[in-house]
Amino acid sequence: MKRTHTCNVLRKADVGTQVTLVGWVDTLRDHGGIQFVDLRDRKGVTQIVFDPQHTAFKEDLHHLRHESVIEVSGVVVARGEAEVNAKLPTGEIEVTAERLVIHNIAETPPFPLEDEKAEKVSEDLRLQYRFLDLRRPAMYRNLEIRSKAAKATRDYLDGQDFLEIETPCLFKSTPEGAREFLVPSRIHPGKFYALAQSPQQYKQMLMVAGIERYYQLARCFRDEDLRADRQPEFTQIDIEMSFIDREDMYALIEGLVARIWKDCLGVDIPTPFPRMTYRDAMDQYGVDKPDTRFELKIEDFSDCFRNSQFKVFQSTVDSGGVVKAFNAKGLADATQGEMRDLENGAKAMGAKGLAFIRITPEGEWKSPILKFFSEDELAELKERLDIGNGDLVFFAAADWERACSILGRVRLDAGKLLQQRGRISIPEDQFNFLWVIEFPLMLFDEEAGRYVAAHHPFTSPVEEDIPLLDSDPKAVRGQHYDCVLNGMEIAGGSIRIHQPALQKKVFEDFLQIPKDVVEERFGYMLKAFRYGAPPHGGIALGFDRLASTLAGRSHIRDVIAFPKTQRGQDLMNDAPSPAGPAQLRALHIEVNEIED
RNA sequence: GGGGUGGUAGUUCAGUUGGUUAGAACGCCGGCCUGUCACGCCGGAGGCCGCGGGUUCAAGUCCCGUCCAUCCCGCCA
Repeated sequence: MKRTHTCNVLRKADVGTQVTLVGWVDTLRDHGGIQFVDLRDRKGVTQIVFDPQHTAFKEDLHHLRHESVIEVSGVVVARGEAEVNAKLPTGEIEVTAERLVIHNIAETPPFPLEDEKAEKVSEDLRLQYRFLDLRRPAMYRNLEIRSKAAKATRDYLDGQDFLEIETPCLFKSTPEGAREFLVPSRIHPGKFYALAQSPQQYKQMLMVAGIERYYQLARCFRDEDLRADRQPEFTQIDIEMSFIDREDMYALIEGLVARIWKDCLGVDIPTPFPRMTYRDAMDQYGVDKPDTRFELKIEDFSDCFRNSQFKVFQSTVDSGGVVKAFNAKGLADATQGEMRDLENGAKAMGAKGLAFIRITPEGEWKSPILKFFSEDELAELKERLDIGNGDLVFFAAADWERACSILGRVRLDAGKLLQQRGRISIPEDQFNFLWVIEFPLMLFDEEAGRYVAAHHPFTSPVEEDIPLLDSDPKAVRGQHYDCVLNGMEIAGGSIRIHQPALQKKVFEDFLQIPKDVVEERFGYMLKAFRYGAPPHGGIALGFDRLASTLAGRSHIRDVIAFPKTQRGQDLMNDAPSPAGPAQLRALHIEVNEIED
């Protein structure tokens, strides 16, 4: 070993010890005679003193630059009382250098590596020089907490008698669902693998295989547009169990999450988690992943406006829609710009405009639509929304789902504005886990003119709803569950179908996939289910999102060592890149040059 | 595919109603300095104002297009 200690272990008790440290030159303070180097490794920083009596260093040190890699041997000495640096854990000692080896002289980094400055540097530069970006202590901590979370996961699931099993990334193309990355086969001209969107079908086969308890930290691939919390390849904690019902799954995941939070943050998460139906989540919070750290709940006023003089509201209710409202308490001082942003948010969710009533601090109600409301309607609004001076009330009138989504979005945006004003608090270190349950099994897709699986086609219907399958498919609830944390979906899963007849019916009758296509894509699953399939269910947790939450980061790029940009590029190595003619020939692929 | 924000020195930013030679801080280079730890002091270099058009006597600034990054909608069974 080149070193005897890391840079964050030496203390006063070590004074007099002969040590060798290695690391990067964090800072260099040259006083002409005496010189100081803060030597940094992944654990911390130790001050090295180059005393002028060792004149041999003079020339070497002249070449030394920030971020160079050096090895120093010397003796640990106590600092004088005035020289103690209380900001450093190693601040009471320093190492007097007796020997210096320069392993690598660094060029000047293209951006500052001090955490607080680097946080502001444009991300494309940081991604281009990811090897420098990751050198920063803050980035190291992000990767460290991710590693801890992975270990906590394995420890917990191992303790629950699970088997960790790897499944193939090279899978078969299944056009239902997310867009896939295709991988050409060299051996089979014109045929392709697809990178697995998730190990879903494999893990169900493992259940038929009698594994009973499977998990995997699975890499998944989806060729969809990116977001702050979405990368083309990402990691799931993928779990599947046999002979369980939903309650077993809730208990398992609550235990897993509690273990991860305990091991990574030392925080105790209370269990069991509250549960909320999909219907209630949409009605009250306007999303299927509610952030319950603040209230501003949405209320339904359809009945109130059913016979209203305000035609916009009245006709919406008349044609089967709803009128909903919520009170952004204390936001009457929203600026014109903020109101415009709120309205744009609403429009993004399909609103035509955003109706509101502003109540001045003096108690005067102001709104372009106020004149259309009757006394009774105003009274009901005032009472049910607890309207007071300085409040701001928003309305949405549309079909149920859209009206909920519009106000759900406005609620989140208004929440942020109120937080900025210090009128509500949405603490980062408060962890509101909950289960969202009783999702519809199927949704009618207007565009496709058929039903589509709300979750995926393997989700089992709620038993007592099975009779409704033929009469009222929309009303059938799936045995699907989402685990939500502070407005983020962190896990989703379901109890699966394990009877071949029911699975076939879902494919053919509801999803209207042609018989031959079902056979081609899912034939092996239906076959497997005929050979003794146990009842089973599973779940997948978005591991990157978990890690980013644990690390207190708002996007998952910071907990992924080498993430891709929003356009799917790796700026460090320029992937994706063109393939050469020989390579393409071997894969039986011809590339059409696309003009314009 | 659509919308928002941003792109000026190595980095982070400023840049007035369009008007002399485009600035600051940090970093970098040279010099001085024996107790600093955001060391200090003196001096210096460094710019395709993302790119391409256009308007204008004159464009970092206005217009059009485009590229890149990022956030959101669509999409993510």
